[in-house]
Amino acid sequence: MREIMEVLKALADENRLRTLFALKGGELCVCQLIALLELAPSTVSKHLTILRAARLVESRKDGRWMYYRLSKEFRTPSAGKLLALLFKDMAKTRRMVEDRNRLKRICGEDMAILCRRLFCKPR
Amino acid sequence: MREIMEVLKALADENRLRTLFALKGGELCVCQLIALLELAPSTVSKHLTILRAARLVESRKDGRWMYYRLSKEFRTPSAGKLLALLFKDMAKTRRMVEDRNRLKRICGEDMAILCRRLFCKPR
DNA sequence: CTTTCATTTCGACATGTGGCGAAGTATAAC
DNA sequence: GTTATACTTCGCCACATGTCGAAATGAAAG
Repeated sequence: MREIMEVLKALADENRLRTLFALKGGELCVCQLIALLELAPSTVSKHLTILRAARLVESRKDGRWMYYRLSKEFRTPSAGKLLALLFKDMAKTRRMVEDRNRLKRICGEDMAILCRRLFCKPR
Repeated sequence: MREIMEVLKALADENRLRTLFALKGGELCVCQLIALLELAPSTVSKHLTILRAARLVESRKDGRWMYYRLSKEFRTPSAGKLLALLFKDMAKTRRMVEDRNRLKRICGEDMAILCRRLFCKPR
């Protein structure tokens, strides 16, 4: 029950759902997620910690960059199917359509330049 | 997105999940849910309000008693399947096994007597 | 029509959660 | 090694949420 609740609580936040939906297309660097969500780096990091604790995402470090992706092995038997169902509902929403477009632009950018913009410009 | 989040937030509480799981077996009176959850009547009522707002449950009034049941028409396309998946995971947990046993005893009792016990005895 | 009873609403409180900026960490670049 | 970079952790704050008891509601019993 503990684990089921941990997954559900992780899913019960819009920005974390957006994150998962974005990762559906493949792994992303933290800075790309920061750009997508338009939240403070520390906030995004916290969300990712929660998602990882629930075993919904996994991470991989590559030099200075940290990449996150959807888990292969979900903690609860149904977590994967749960996500698939949610994604189907979400795909239709304005918000996710907009996110997908924004993400496409973000992924087109050079990551070093993206980071420069993110960390120099005040929010 | 609003509606998806409403459903997920409704699911992200253990006592509301227990409530839904209990209703899987058929409609229940509020007093039976109070006995099951061992929470204050006002607390249970609030949980039920949240579940109904998310369209996960429906209610029916019969005299002095109020009955709740799982919705037939869920608000989001996947809400029903989502619940089915969760129930499958939950069924294995200690907590739900215990709840099911307790509920069986509670449903065996006369409701008027059950209410007397609930509202006279201090919590 | 007053009282009783089952439930809901209200008001208050403690705890949880999401957000930020500042400080810390670990790696790369110089 | 020193500096810059890309996060993460920490400390704090505002607001949301779960809980309760008291008061309100509405139907039934007397």
